[in-house]
Amino acid sequence: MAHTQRQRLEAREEAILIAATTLFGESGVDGARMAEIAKRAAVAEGTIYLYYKTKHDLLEAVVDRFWRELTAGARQAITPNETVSTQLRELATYHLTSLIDDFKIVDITSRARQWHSKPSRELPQIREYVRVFDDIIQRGIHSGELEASTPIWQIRDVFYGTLEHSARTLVIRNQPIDMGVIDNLLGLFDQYRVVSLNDAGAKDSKQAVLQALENIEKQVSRW
Amino acid sequence: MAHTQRQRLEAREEAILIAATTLFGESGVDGARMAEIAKRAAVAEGTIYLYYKTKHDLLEAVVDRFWRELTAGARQAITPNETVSTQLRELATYHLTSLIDDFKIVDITSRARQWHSKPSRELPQIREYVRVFDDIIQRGIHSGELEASTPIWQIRDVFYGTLEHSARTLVIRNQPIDMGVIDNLLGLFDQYRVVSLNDAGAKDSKQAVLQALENIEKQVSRW
DNA sequence: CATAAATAATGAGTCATACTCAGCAAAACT
DNA sequence: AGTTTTGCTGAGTATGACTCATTATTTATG
Repeated sequence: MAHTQRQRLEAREEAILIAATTLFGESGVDGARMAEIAKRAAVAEGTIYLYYKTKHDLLEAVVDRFWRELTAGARQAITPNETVSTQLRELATYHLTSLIDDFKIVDITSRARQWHSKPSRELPQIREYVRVFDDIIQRGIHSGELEASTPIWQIRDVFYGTLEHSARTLVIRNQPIDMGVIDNLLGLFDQYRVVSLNDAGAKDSKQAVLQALENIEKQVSRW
Repeated sequence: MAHTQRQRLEAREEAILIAATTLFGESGVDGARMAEIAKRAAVAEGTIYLYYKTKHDLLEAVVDRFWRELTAGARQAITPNETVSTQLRELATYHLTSLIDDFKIVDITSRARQWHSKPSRELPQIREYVRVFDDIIQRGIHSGELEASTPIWQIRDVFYGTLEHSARTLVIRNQPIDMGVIDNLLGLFDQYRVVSLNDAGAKDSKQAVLQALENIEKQVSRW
């Protein structure tokens, strides 16, 4: 049957991919031997090359798969009709947790970007992953919750850059996940929130103004 | 003379290091052949191994040297008695510029952290580099310009994480340095500034309060 | 169902390259 | 000048990614 056969091929490809993922994680890219991957996937060494042209190709597939799954997980982690602020917190938490859990693979991602001399390429699957963030921000801008003057890519770089760096810091120091990182980051993001004083400013009762002042002070000095 | 001889040895070691730096940059770590490095350094292939035990060792030395020089440059780039805000801007500008200029080496840095299965280590020279930032922040906290409630490492991760990510974005897209990145980042850092309403709050003239309100609004909505 | 054609899998062999080491050269002592 | 010590060399070795002729399995055909 054509159908069964095709499934068998896909199962094999999957087995190779999983074996490679595990071994890359255990031994690093250079430490992982193709022979060992083949052994763990229960295929001959030559068989790998029927599915992946080179070791680097295999690495790319591993990384691609990882980010694809991460994207699915991120979408899942976000509550649909929540506020931008809440969604960002959900995404940040998910992202930081995942980076720490699978740090080995994250670390290996940079290897997939490098192919000898060729400059770093943007991996397609990471581009897709990043879109999860962009969608939240876009929605926030559209609904008027966020201001639109800062280019999205800059905001995104703050978000992902900080989380990646923090994940590395935590892993290197063998520390557990620290939610302070996320509080801090989201606190910074408050600056992108549209804060208008129109509501409070319209009232001319001194009391109201002072109240507004107090609220703002809290917000400003929260960090 | 012992002295001359020692200089000769150091010159050789330096030649190897420079040749390696160039070639790693040109061809990537995997693309660079030890034979070619030897040729460019005008030594025999075996000679390299008298100075560096393995290719990975050589890579580490290259990376270490790069960050050492970056540290020196960063210290240079900072005006001694300026405000924290100005110094941070100087450092951010220097950092972003350097990352973009020498992106190839920066990219290779992650390779030096990975030694087969062993988890990412903190490279000593990067730790030193990071201290440049810490010193500025410490001074700011000490002088009362900055609040001290957020752990420094978190602030640092925002700073370096964002700049590294932005550098990658710019390089991958072939865009020139964009100072907007730095404006944005430093704007976020305003949240770490100590903002007290005591001055304005003490006066009970409605006018003064409104003035304070206005100032704050400007600050909050600047971004 | 037998046979042929097409497709997939195998693993011993090839080849590129990081690394070694026996021998040689230069420098430093005496 | 001779002896020892230190540094350099590049042909040779070992390793591991990759190939390909052969074998096995699946599909197509009468």
